[in-house]
Amino acid sequence: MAASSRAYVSATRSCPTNQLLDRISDKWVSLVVAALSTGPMRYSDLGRKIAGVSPKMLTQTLRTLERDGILTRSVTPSVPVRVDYELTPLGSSLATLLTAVKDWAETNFDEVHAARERYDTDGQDTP
Amino acid sequence: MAASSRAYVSATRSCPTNQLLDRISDKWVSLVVAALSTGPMRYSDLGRKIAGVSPKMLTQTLRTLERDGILTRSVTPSVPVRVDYELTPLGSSLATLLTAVKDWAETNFDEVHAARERYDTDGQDTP
DNA sequence: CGGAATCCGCGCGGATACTG
DNA sequence: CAGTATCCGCGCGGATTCCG
Repeated sequence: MAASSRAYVSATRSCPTNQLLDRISDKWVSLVVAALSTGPMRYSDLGRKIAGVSPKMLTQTLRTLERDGILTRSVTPSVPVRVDYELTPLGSSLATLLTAVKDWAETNFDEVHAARERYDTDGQDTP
Repeated sequence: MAASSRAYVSATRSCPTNQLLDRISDKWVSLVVAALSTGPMRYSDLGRKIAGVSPKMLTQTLRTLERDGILTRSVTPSVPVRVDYELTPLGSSLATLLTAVKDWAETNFDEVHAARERYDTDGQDTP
C-alpha cells in the first residue's frame, strides 16, 4: 500500500477506540470536564478556574469536546457576548469517571511522591 | 536550572497535583495499567497486547509507573531473562478507574462518532 | 468578552539499530 | 528476550496580536 515513504501507522490510527481513548486521556479534557461537572460555566470562568490554560488550548479543548458531543456551547447575544458551556448527558457520564481519576491523583499524590523519592535514592547513591 | 530567560511556568508545573494528573492522563499509561489489571505480565506480552507501542514508549511508560509505585518490576535471571510487571495495590486502585475510562471509550464510541458527523455536516455545507 | 490567527520552541513518540 | 541509544519529524501548546 501507500506506505512507501510513510510508515506512520501507529496504534492510535489503527484502532478507532484508541483514538477516543487518546482524546479523553488529555489533561485539559480532564480539567475542563471536571470543572463543568458542577454545572454550566462561562468561557472566562473556565479560564479562571483552570488557571494556567491558554485561551488557545481552552478553546481548542472546548471545540473538540463540543464536536464529540461531550458538551454544548450556547451563545447569548447580550451586549458583551456571553457564552455558556454545559455538559451533555454523555459528558456527565464521562465526568463521573474523570472526576474520580482527578480525585485519585489528589488523594494518592503523597504516596506517589514517596514512591518516587524511594526509587530515586535507592540505587542511585554513591555516584 | 537554566530557567533564566524561560517564562514557561504553566499550570502543570505550578500545581503538583496537576503534574500527577497529567502523568496518568496518558494513553500509554491507560493501556498498560488496563493490560496489567488482569494479572502480571511479561515485557513482550505487554508489547503484543498493546500492539503498536514502540519498545521505547513501553519501557519509558513502565519505568515511570514503577517509579511512581504503580507497578513493580521483577527480574528472573533465567537463561533468557524474564521480566514480569505487576500492579501494586496502589496501581490496582488506579486500574479500576482507568479501565472504567477505557470501557467508556469503547462503549460510547459510536455515539461520539455520530456526534462528530453531525457537527461536521451541520453548518459546513455548501462550500 | 470570547474568541481566531500566527509564530515558534520543545519534547513526545515512531523508526531503526545495537547490546547483554 | 528485554531492553538501550540515537536520529528526527511532527504537532502540542505557550505567547502574542487582532477581530466581532
